[in-house]
This record gives sequence, C-alpha cells and structure tokens, in this order.
Amino acid sequence: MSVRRHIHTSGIPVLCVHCEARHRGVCGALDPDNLVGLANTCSRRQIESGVELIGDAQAVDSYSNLLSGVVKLTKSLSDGRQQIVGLQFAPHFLGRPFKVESSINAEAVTAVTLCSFPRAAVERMMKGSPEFEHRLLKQTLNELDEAREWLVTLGRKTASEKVASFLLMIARNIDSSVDPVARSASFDLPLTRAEISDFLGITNETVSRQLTQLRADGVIRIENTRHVMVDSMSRLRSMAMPSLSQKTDSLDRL
Amino acid sequence: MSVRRHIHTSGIPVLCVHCEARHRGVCGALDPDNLVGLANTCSRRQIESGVELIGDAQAVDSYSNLLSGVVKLTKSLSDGRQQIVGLQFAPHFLGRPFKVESSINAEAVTAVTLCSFPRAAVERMMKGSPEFEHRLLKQTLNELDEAREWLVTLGRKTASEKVASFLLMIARNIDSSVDPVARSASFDLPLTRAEISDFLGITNETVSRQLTQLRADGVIRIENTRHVMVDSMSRLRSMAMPSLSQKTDSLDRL
DNA sequence: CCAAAGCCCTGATTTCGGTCAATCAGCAAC
DNA sequence: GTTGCTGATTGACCGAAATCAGGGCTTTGG
Repeated sequence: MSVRRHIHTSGIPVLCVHCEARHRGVCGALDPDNLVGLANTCSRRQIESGVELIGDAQAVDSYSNLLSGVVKLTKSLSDGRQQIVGLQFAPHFLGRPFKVESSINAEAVTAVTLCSFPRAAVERMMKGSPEFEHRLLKQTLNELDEAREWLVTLGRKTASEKVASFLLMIARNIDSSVDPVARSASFDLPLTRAEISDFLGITNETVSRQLTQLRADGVIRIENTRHVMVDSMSRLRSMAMPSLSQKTDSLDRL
Repeated sequence: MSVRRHIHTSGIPVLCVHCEARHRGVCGALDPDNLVGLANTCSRRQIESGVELIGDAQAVDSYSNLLSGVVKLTKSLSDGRQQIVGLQFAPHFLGRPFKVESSINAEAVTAVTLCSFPRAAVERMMKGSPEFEHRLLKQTLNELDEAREWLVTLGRKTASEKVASFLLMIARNIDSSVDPVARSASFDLPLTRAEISDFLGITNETVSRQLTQLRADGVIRIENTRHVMVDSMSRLRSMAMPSLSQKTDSLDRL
C-alpha cells in the first residue's frame, strides 16, 4: 500500500498490465519478477456458460484467476438435491490449495474468462511469496464471512427475505454503479430461476412467486426475465431483513 | 508462575510442552524461538459455559487458542432470530485477523480453556512466520469446507436429516473413540436443544421430536438429556443422507 | 411452417415443520 | 416443604412452502 515510484510498467508482463487480478486480485501480491514467472506459465481461455470447471483438468491440476463472468460452486446429495455453496465474481482466485479431491463442483454460469496456471507454479509461488499466501488468506476469510452470512439466510430467513437478500447480493457484485448505498440499481441476473432456488434452498416455483410479489409491490421491475431494475433499494434492503450483520456486509470490506 | 523457560525440552516453554495447540494447532508452526516469544505474552484462563468471548476485550484485542471445550459462533437478525454459524472444538485458533469489528458473536457453550495472546503479538508472528500464516490458511479453508457442507444441510435437508447430520458431526468431534468408521459412539451433547435448533435452522420442538424419533427407532439412546449413545452409526449415517460430500468429510482431513 | 425443449409463471393441493400451549423433571433459593 | 425458573417433551393446530399440474414464451432445428 506504499506509494509506488514511477514504474511505466517496467518489467510487468504485457498480459498483466491491465489485468484486474493484478489490481484487485491475488496477483497484486507479486513483484514484477514473480509476475513474470507466473505469466510465463499462464494461459487465458474463454469458457461458455454451463461448462464444468472442476472434474476435468481445469481446476484439479490448475488454479485460475476468474477475470470475467460468474462461477457457481455446488454440492449435491445422492438423490439429486443440490445446493449452491458459492458464487464467485471476478477477480476471484479459483482452486482449492492443499487438496486434490474435492466434493465441490464448479460451473460457469455466464461466459467466463480464466487465466489459468499449472498447479505446481502456483504452489511454488505460495511457498516463495508470503504476501501471495496472505492475499489468499484474506480471500478465504472473506469467503468464510460470506458463507456464514448465508447460513443465516438459509437457516433463519423466510422465502421472501431470501429472495430479497439474493437480489441485494447480486446488485452489490454485478451492478456497475458500485455505490453500496445507492438508491436504485440495475443488473442482469447471472442465474436461472432454478439456480437461484438452489442457491436459496427453496424451489424455483417459490422463487418465481416471490419475484412476482416484489414486482407487484413496485420494488423491482424485470425485463426479459433476466434484467432486474431495483427501484427502491431501501425497501429491498428492509425486506431482506434489517440485521446487524446485513449492515456491515462482508463482501465490501478488505 | 514465571516458569518461563525450563530448557530441557530444547527451548520449548514449559507451558507449551504438552499443549495440544503445539501438536495439532497453529503453534506447531513455530520454532522454539518464536514459541518463547509468544509464550511470554500469553495468558491461560478458564471460562465457564455461557460467557461471551467477543464483545469484551477477550477476542477483539486478542487471539486465543481454544485448548478445551466448545465455542459457538452466532449471528442474529434484528428481530431475535439466531443462527449458529460455527462450532469450534479444541485445539482451534480463535479470533478474526485483519478485522476489528465483527458481526459475529462467540460464546463458550461448555467450560472452556483459552490461551490468549495480545493482538499485536500475534500479528507480529503472522508477519514474521509464513508457516504460521500457512497454518491459519489451512484452518480457514477447513472452516470454509465445514460451512459449505452445512449450507447443504440447512438448504436441502429435512429436519430428521439435519438432526442426524448434527449428531454425526458432534460424534466426530467429541467422541473419544476417534475412529471415523466406528460402529457405535457415545458423547455428551455440548448444546442445549435450543442451541441445536439454532444450529440447524429449525425449532427446538422439532429437534426434540426428531431425537425422540431416533430413540424410538433404536438408533440412539439418551441419558439425562445430554448424553447420547449411538448404537448404530451406520443407520445414523444413512439417515443423515448418503451424499458424496458426506463421505469425504471436511472435518477429518488436513 | 411445426415440433421439441427450456425456462418461466401460476393455480390447486398437500405436507412438513412452525406456533401455541400444557406438562414434567431438575434445581436453586427461601 | 413451596415457589420459581429453565430446559425438555408432547400434543393440537395452522401456515408457508413443497409438490403436482397446466400453460405460455422463446429458442433451436427439422
């Protein structure tokens, strides 16, 4: 966080110069030398919506920066019931350190851009650069905060509160007008109704009904089933339930 | 009590020699020098059931190793609804790095022994010893795994599956006969019915009914409302729902 | 053009778990 | 002993959300 002297991108790989992962992601922890080392091993790729990221070579043998798009993490019960246990937005570092096997599936829910690295390269980086691991710890602590916020939502909120909470969370992460206390917002839902229901632990019918209700109440408008305009963020917030934890939200900090 | 350094065990502070935190906790990351540095600033304390750990000086200004007992982390909605978002067993490192304010409450649910350190000492340690931060990252990743396992339980399991899952989780963490594939188990519940319900996102009446049901089915026996004997772990496991994620459980690894 | 497949919405009905309430056991204080 | 308190259990009833079912819109592809 100290003031940088003039760098004119000295030594920073071209690929990385404008990369979000360097500005807000884990790569910000790396000095030019390390950056060059990693960049030499990286490969960018476009992935379309619906593609599994874990299960194939993608994430078992590699780590990736999520540069654009949204990825969902899911867990399933043997009888088909499914729960989304994580939604990741750019620039997020994907991949589970110290563990080869994972019971979690990852899937692109929108078009996605990845910058992938071989497992070994990243693990070398983690050993060599404490700052890198430090960033990883911060990201993980944030994910933990989110997961816990969510436990409250799944365990203790009603269906309508769940849907309102979901919309708020998406708004915070997707909406271009980044202001966390904005009066209105507008964004595309990255998930289908069925996926939202898997996120909230309810059925897609219930999601649909609650969205209809919010529309009827004049809190939101919906276009093409995907684009949501929140006319009254304050009402949406109050429907998501005024809680201490809601105010000091975890996604926005650090 | 100034038994600081009794250098028989090659520089390891007496206090730490038999400490679980050194064997299975974060202190295992420290070499004797660092250990001495930390041990000089530490203070052990007993805390009785029901005492808040965060909110007072306990955890805001300090970090602690949980040496014995069980601590619950809770979040509340403004209307009183509550959700337990974490249960921590010894030897767990308590305290949230990089954040002063937390919307999470921590409370001892059994008698608890802590080994506490000043905030500054720990943060110095984190800067100085990458291995220490590495352990912390591992612990955090484990907590994240647990939280996610749980999201599935809260979002997608029935009441009876929730209670069975809860008993399994407690058995894994409390039962002395550590064997993860044991045929039977026996342990004291660290939580009241109301706390279990806050853990599982259901009501205490439902918890009670489900326990009664399990008793009627001959899966468990209960003494004094607290002591549980699981006669058939396999049946309990099958009631908790056969899931891919259940098998490869997160608590046992690393 | 029509057909088939997804995705979404809405209505009717059922059910699981919540709510309300009564009872009981254990325990501490007086 | 009585009183009061907390926690657990059980029953009766009710309601929020699941389930079941139908129908509409869009996209894809013959």
